[in-house]
Amino acid sequence: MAVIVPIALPEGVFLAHYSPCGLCGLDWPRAKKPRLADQGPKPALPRLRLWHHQTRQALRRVLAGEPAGRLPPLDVSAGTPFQRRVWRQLRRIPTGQTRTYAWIAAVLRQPRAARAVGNACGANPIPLLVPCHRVVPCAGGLGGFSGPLAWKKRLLELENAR
DNA sequence: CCCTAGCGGTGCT
DNA sequence: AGCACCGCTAGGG
Repeated sequence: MAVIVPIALPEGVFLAHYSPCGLCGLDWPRAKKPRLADQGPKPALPRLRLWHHQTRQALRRVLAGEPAGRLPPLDVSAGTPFQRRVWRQLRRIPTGQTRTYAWIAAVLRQPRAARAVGNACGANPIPLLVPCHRVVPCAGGLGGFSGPLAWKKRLLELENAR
């Protein structure tokens, strides 16, 4: 239930999904799982154009290793309460920094839920702009990724992440 | 390095 | 209600 708009960049064609409430999804180029085609209620055209402009600019900046800047409204209504709490914390991780799954869990006052945090990161429908790539295992290494793992590595290198 | 046990959210049945 | 699946972690070889 959204309208799907492509974003063509040198890295490939990303697909942005918009509901009447905002950006609700971002697909990687050549994403394996095609979401449902656009149907259902759509945002009015003027705001869609504004939102999409903001999405494209933010995406370009993140892909350059810079802070995303202004984002369109994000529609995370498809997420569970726990997932939304995790995603909110992801948005607080500055460019160039990382957090561990356990750190996120501790901030949420559920210190034993590190694994569940990993699940929630994997369910993030808006990668790059909701920076799930900045979450890593406390033992070191990259951890997992829902998109291509090479992207996680590349993004962290771009941001000179510690 | 490996293995194992414990963990909590989620989705399926 | 049960159960298997995980982007995890801590502890022990």
